[in-house]
Amino acid sequence: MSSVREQHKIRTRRCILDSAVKLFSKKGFEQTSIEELAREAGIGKGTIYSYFQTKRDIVKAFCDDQLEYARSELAAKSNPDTPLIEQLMIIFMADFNYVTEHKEFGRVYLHEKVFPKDPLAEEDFQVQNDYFDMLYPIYRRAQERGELRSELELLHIAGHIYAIYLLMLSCWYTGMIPTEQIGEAMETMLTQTIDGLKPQQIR
Amino acid sequence: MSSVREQHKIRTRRCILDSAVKLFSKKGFEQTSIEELAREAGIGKGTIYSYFQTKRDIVKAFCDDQLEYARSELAAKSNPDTPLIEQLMIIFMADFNYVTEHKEFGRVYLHEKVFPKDPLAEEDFQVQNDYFDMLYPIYRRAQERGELRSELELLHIAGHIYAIYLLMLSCWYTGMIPTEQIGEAMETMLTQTIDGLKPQQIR
DNA sequence: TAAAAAAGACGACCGCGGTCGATTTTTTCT
DNA sequence: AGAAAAAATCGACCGCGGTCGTCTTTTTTA
Repeated sequence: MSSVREQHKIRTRRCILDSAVKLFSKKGFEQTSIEELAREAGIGKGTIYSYFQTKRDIVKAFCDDQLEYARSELAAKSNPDTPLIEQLMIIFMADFNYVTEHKEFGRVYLHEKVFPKDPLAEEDFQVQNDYFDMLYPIYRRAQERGELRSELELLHIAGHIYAIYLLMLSCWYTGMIPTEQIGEAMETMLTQTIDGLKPQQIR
Repeated sequence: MSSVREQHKIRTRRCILDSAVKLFSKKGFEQTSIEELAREAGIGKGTIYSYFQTKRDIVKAFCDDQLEYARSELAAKSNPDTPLIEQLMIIFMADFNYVTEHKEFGRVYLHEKVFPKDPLAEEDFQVQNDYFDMLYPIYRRAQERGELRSELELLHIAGHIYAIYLLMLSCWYTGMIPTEQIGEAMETMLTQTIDGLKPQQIR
């Protein structure tokens, strides 16, 4: 078993990602050159391209990792029996806080994932599916509790709520809503959304 | 009055945009170099940069123009008293058809407008505001007809529906929903949305 | 209408993302 | 252990987006 090599590769990969986080956060994605990144990581420029296919892929790898980690964290601490709005606020605000702390990463990632140049590959869908897999049980439980109409398809519920989340991100990136007000706006919009998806009743 | 100069500048600008439409559509945005574009337009490379600040700005200028045109077209032919879902489908499917015909333009434009690198400038907001100004009366009428709850703020209604439209665009760009099915999906999601925003009643 | 001033057009040049073949390092084979 | 094979590293190189000083064209001035 080629352990020396494997270990070394893993260390180098981590080192590239760490350097990327440092530099992209400090100077911005476009303003950081690959050569600079290579220098920071203490390797040659070409080497980076044997770990990542493009500059954007560095961001993608980092975000996919983080997203997976965040998912597991949330799955652990979430309580599926609290009101839906509370659960969603915890999940989406966690995501959002992550984005505000890594604005450049989030932006490049969103470009790549939301409006990609080419249709997403199988592997990219997997990340998205995993995300939805986490949310589906939450929505199903909410249906069972009568918080959401049970005749609605989970896919449509998930899509609808995801759309609102995307909108909030966009409002933040465009500067339409400042950071401090995002929580409030998110709650308003999510409440309005859930309200529209719940079973009808006399008010 | 410097008419010769002015006329010439207008002609050149048009020529650049026409060449851009031709080449970006044929070969893609990234795959078309500025030099190539300059050659097609019959001018020097540097000249392009006295008309547009960046390559992306060429796309932005084209799309802003088109959007304004599309808006005026729709305003003329839309009937504010037909059911809301019908009006929205006409508006959003017109937009969507435009995007499918100019995929590259739409993609770059969306990157720029939805998740921009820097907060949008005053001028960019204007385009967005104009768009909303077109929609507000439609929603207000729908409220008056009792199709939407009258206690909801127009901004929230507009945002909510816009979010769904963005989602549909994303689903198309990611390849999650093929072109032929977008109409159906859009109608499903918009119906679900409007349904949630209408006054409560016994079913 | 000729000279001065202003505006525009231009392409050599710069730094960057990404490629590729040469070189070094590690593993496998005998 | 030594040779052959495989894998990883590297930086010179390429084409591109974007800049800038120079040259050309148009407008203004007298």
